[in-house]
Amino acid sequence: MDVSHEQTSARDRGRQETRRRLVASAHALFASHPLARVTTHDIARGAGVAAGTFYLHFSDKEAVFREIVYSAIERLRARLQQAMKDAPDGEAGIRAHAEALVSFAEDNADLMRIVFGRDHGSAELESDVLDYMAAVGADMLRRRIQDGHFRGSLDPRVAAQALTGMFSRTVIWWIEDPSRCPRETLIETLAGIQLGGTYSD
Amino acid sequence: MDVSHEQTSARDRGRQETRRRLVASAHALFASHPLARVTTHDIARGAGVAAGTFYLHFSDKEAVFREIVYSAIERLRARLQQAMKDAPDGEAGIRAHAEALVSFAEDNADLMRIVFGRDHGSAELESDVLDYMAAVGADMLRRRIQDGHFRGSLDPRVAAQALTGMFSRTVIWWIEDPSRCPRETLIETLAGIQLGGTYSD
Amino acid sequence: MDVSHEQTSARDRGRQETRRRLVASAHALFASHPLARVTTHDIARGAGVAAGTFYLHFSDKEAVFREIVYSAIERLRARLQQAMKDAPDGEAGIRAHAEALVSFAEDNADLMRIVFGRDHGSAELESDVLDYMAAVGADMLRRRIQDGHFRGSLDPRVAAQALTGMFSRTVIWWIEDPSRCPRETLIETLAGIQLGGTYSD
Amino acid sequence: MDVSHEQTSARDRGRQETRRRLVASAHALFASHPLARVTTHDIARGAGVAAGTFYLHFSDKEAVFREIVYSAIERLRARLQQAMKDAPDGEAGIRAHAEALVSFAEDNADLMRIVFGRDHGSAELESDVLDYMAAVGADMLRRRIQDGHFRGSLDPRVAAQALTGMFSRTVIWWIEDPSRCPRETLIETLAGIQLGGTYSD
DNA sequence: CATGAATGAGTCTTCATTCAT
DNA sequence: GATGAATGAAGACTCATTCAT
Repeated sequence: MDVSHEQTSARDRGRQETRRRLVASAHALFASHPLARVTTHDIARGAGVAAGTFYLHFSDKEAVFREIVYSAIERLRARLQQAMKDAPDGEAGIRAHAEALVSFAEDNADLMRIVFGRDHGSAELESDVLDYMAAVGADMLRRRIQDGHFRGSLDPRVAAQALTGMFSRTVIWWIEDPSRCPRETLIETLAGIQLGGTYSD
Repeated sequence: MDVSHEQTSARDRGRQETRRRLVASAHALFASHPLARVTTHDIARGAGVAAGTFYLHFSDKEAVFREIVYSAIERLRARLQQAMKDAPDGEAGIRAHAEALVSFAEDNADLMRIVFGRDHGSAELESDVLDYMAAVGADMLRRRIQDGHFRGSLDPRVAAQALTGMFSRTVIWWIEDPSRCPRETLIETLAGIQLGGTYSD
Repeated sequence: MDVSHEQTSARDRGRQETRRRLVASAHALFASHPLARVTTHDIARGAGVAAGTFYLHFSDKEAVFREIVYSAIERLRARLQQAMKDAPDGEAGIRAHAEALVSFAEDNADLMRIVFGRDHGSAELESDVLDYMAAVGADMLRRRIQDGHFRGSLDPRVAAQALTGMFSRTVIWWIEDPSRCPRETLIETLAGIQLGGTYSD
Repeated sequence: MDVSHEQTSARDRGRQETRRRLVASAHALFASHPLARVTTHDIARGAGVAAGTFYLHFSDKEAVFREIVYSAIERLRARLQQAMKDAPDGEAGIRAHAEALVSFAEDNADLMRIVFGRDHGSAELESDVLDYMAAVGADMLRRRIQDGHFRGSLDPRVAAQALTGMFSRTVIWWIEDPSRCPRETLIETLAGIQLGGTYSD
């Protein structure tokens, strides 16, 4: 019966719970409001805690924001890589990648809006996020280069940026109103552009 | 200092001139600071007018911002359409389009940062701008569909979004540091993706 | 009939009046409360203006404080120097100096509390004020050294600090409750210590 | 980190030891920061205890401060009186007093800054401290009056204030940077002023 | 038309203090 | 006794906007 241990655990559990509630509250708010329009008081209120409590868990507004964004892109990255790894060949990998992206977006619509939506209000974070995503894209391309599946006439760094922009914009547009097109159409078009471009003779 | 001098100057300047100066001042400020960090006082000071004068010409901060953004995308749209119209055939049109985009970006780096950079701080505007650009992209695709140069397996609305994202992200990335790659490489890759995708067997 | 000139003047007069009221309000508050206990809102309210108006005239709380303190010690310094200059000889100068100090304190009790009272809340300012006062004291001593009226066995810099501390503390004590002793007693003792110390064989 | 370890340590330490550590921590912090800039959390952290523990030992921040200050001036008072008591005659007593003051200041530079420095942030305490010091000074003068060594033309209460101000200011100035003058010069000047003032015909 | 002083709501952030464990 | 998470009042400072001149 280590009472002090029990106490600490219980307290720690409480602390983590509070933190979790703050993140959840921030998550909900950021999904529908730009960073600048969300106040730390709003976040605290949404979590059912006092204003000052926010600062026991985060140094400032951007800190929660960063946490949400980084955890989201990390999960997305993992999902995309897994999808490609599991694919039998390159072409299937591209389709699997597009499929995973759309699935993730469906399951995490709010997060997609937060991560890829504009209005972050934080230029540095913005840069970091897109650089990271481009790096993920570059990963994909590197793999194809190894397999001889990357079109040699293209510059891989530019292509990585291009694909990043293409994915993020398309997903944001679709998430806004999924009735805009069937998910299969979205996937097929994203994969199709990679496989053959948009032009035909 | 000499307030009456300023007054007289501003008065002499004329209404349109004052407005022009306000836009120019805002333009300069937005190029390097997110909307939220630019104050109406800053804009007025940069234009050499009093704080209140701003409100004689614009209803609020977003109004100038909108004006700058819309005029920029309108000029960009015109340039892109002209480039395509002048091209002898579809493939040349795609290259000309990419070339015009990059040229415009080079000539209007500040504007590109304002229009396509994140951190706008205005979600509605953001949406509008990208929708408009996508519409421009759709234009291009429609033309190709007419000419039988659009790959039938793709959805044109999705493709328009994809190209919009691809163009804006790539250009922003390159403008940030044009030494990242030669402009020809940029153009060739943007055109190449449209012409054949990124994948090769 | 230069209307714009009239306008500007009127406005300027208003601005200066507002500033004056802010200083007066701050003066009154600082006289009875330490810097830390006075808020910019208090100052603004006391001046009958809105909270934000304070910042149109001062960069922060310390700025008004500094202004009050510096203007006070400057006036005191001038008064002390004048008194000494007018005195026929050194000994009379010392008495005149003490007399001027006490007179000034009587006329500006609040200021004395603000300037020499503790609790400034601003270490740098504190240092500056006392250094300045010590410099004024050093001035007095330098004059005496020239006249051969400074006791050679003493270090002038130390003596300047000693006199500064002696004057400020004594005056603060007396101002707190002038009935503690007749003003003549105060003057006579301050002068007496300088003229012959406190010890007698 | 290991909270239960901390808990146990603090528990083992015993109440008095915890209190001692809190005082020591506060002492160190007050030496270099004004009262307002030191938080109870800082003090607790410095003592290696939890924030709430502070309130088990002191009613508030000023309480520790008071304790430190009063214990310091009590020790100083004892030292000064001892020095004077041990002196063979009045003049030697004055020198011994000055010597003891400077020695104490050297050995307790932090305390001197805390006790005599400004920026206490506590007006009442401030007054108390100086009144007490003046009372100590009055003690010294009373002794001299008994011995017939006090200059009759001076008011002893005023002189006590004057000496208090002189000592505290001079010592603070010197402690700030002891290279400003040799300790002997400091002692000699402090004693010299008491023995013969600053003026010579 | 232009001016620019004034407004005051809105936010962030700090920190003394409490109290359940 | 000790812990430390939570509280919430308080205060500094900003800035879009108004309006008398």
